[in-house]
Amino acid sequence: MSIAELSEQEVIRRNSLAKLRELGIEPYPAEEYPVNAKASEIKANFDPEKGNYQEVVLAGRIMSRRIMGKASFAELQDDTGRIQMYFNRDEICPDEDKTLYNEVFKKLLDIGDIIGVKGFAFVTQVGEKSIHVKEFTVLGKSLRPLPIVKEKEGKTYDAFTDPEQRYRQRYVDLVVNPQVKDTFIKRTKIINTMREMFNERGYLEVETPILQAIPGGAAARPFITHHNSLNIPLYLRIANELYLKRLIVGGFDGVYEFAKDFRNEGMDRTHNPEFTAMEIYVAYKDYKWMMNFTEEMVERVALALHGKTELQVGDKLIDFKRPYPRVTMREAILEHTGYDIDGKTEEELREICKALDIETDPSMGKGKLIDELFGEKCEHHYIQPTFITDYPVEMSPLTKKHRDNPELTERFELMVNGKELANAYSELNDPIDQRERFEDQMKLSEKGDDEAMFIDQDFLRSLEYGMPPTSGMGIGIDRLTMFMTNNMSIQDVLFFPQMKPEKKSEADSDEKFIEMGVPAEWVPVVRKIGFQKTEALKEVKAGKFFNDLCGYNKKNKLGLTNPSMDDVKQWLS
RNA sequence: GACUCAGUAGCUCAGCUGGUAGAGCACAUCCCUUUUAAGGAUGGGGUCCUGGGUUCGAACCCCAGCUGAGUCACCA
Repeated sequence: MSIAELSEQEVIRRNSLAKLRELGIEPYPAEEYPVNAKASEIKANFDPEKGNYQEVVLAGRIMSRRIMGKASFAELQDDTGRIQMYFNRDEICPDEDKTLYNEVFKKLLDIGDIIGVKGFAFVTQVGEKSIHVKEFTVLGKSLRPLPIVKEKEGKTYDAFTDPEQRYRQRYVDLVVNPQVKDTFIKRTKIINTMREMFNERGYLEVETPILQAIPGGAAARPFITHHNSLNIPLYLRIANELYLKRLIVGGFDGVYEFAKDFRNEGMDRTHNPEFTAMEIYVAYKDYKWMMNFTEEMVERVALALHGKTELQVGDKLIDFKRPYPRVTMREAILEHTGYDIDGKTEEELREICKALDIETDPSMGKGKLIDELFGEKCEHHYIQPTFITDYPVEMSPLTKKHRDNPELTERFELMVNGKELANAYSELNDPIDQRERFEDQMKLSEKGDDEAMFIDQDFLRSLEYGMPPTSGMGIGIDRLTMFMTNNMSIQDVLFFPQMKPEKKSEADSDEKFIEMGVPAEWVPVVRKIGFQKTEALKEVKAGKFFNDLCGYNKKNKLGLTNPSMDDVKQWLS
């Protein structure tokens, strides 16, 4: 990287780095730095009466500085928060040589640098708990300026808000936006709470294949890849359901997995191509049991995070206190449209859709039509957590038929804020029925549904050995986190959401430009007017290039002697 | 994929009807020993997203593109 591409502030920091080394200070030391206290801990527990925290060692990033002659204040941010530090020249430098304070601290350190400090806790006259620094160590020099966010009385100034930069450079987002860090701490706490609950009950956390020869367990377009030595296509899993059920066949009575799944579909506020689902399967249970289990889990997560069940989600107040209402799909449609779908034929359902202004197409079967009715007219009404139960059989090829009605299945979805949060069944364990359902999916696929499920023969074989009655549930961890942390976009609950690749402009070295005849003093100008590669110069018109060069020289008062038109032609030839 | 909005200094953003590009923070030099989104003085910093067009003249108007955000559609 040549100096010409660096901003002024980056050049200054690189110079500071060199000066530190000249002074014999290693800006990236190797040794361990043994910390014995954290910022938030001291702020919470320091008591001048008790005189505790009188020999503390902290480490973190400098986030602000206020230099006032012989004394200075700075804020240190560690992984628990920020604490103010007080530096006094004559304490940092007890001898005649004041370099460490005047040069190193005041000039060579910058906001963003990582340092370690030793000192004692005290309270300033203004009443802020601070660290009186006796000694500091440079632990990591920062060469890029951080965005500076300031805050007073809850008001934030100059916030770092550009979504693109926040997502692409999440590390910066995390450093300067503390609430972002909090979201991700909560995300982990959600997962830990669930894991705790499952383990208490003796369920086994397992891992199943991400690379699958047959992408099963859901209806979605997969990502495809290729295994070289087997010379076969492999798919990134869209779900792990069929593998977890194989484990139930194998004799585990409770298995669960927090699984990264991958779907090759659109991206928006609630969809990322890779996302996390938790699936759990428990033998000898049915979907009614699973509803109880699910609401207990969700309530427990809310309590673990917030100590209460009522949470603000966008402009809604949502109460996760159990029990949640159970509403069958038929009741839901009846309530919100006035139509009773019970016993209706495909034609009649199509008529109902037409009457309600819902678009249909001929490939839609009964199940799909009912699903549309629900999706269009009902779903968004369920703001408070609600179980919608008893889905049509066509939409649920892995679900056991309803004990009272063979057109329905024993399935529920948990709706929150008008969105699906969890999905669960009494699992279909009749291998003959399962085979027929897969065959129906094949027919759908022939009708043009490119997301109908593949037939997984090995999965069918496993069912033929016998699977106990089982209930399974899947829940979107990203969406759950969105609800629990009041974030409206999935990008805010993923550390590194999928983005379009950043355009990276490669640059040729100065030498390559000089080789083709450009005088060294003109190379930075050539770069500034937009040519980073010598290749690109071959295509430019000499006249325009000449004008741009001289124009830039004049505009920026560089005082270079303009080349002649012939010179420029020579460079380009 | 359609539509709407946005892109100006490291960050947040002004920039009128087209006429020499601005502020705050950050940065640099200086003053100040308990300050606190510190203050004061001085200074440096810009491919106004890119490429065309209109014009004597474009950050601004027109066209095309790139990137992002939002809404919708598709998709669970």
